[in-house]
Amino acid sequence: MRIERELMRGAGPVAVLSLLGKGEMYGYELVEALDRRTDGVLDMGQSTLYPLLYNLEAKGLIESDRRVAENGRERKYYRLTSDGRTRLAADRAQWQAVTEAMRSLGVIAGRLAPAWRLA
Amino acid sequence: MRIERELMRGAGPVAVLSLLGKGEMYGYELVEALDRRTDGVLDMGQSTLYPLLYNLEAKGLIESDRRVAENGRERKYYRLTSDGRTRLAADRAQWQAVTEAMRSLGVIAGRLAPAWRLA
DNA sequence: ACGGCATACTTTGCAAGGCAAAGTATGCAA
DNA sequence: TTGCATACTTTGCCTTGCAAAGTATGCCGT
Repeated sequence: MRIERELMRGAGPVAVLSLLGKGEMYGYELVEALDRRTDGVLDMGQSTLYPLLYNLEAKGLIESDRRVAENGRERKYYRLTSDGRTRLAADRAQWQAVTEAMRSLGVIAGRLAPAWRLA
Repeated sequence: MRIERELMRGAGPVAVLSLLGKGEMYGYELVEALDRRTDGVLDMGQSTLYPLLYNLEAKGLIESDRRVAENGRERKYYRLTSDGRTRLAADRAQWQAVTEAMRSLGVIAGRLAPAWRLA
């Protein structure tokens, strides 16, 4: 199930930052990883992902490095900056909070996470 | 913790539909209820909520009814339409999906919801 | 050699919607 | 009558998703 536009706005950036938090990746790779690892939920096209990357880079949250990969092709590898890690942590807290909010409104299922899980 | 703009886009409409799913409410009441019931996470101002309501009504998901309340003031009460209930169910599924996606990316904490909880 | 396909990145233009700010109207209490 | 809480409305800016179209290149089959 692919999510709609407005939900992608909140989910896209943090999803990208989260993947980059585990190591550098290039754009095309991110498009596929997001789709595959979320069962198609975050299936954003190239025209959504690339501008998103340019935006994150302009904000100084990620940085890039163009180089030729093992397969002979040029790729632009992205990785988190220090600000990016800070932002990722903040975004995670936001998502934790909004998830709790959605649960308390009955939008999503599941019991409330105990307070000790949220430290 | 108040969530940021882009996250509100995905959370606002479904939160309102969800509250209205339990009975009619008026705008001012919704502003306070959203803030209070989510610990300030969905603290949207009037200038966010009212246009949101007009939008949902224009789409036929809610309908309104202006009348004088017990306190002597005029209020505009909103309730879900049939289309609104359908949409609420769809939005819940979207949120369930995006929550799973965020969990699988490690953005939010908690164990995966067992399949039998998602029926 | 060359056509087709997958890989990889870029740009344009439109549509949607959050929200600060400012405004309108009214009931009630000091 | 002044002030505050209640209740709703509107304007304008800004950000961003994304369809569509385009560019460039390596590899494989014939």
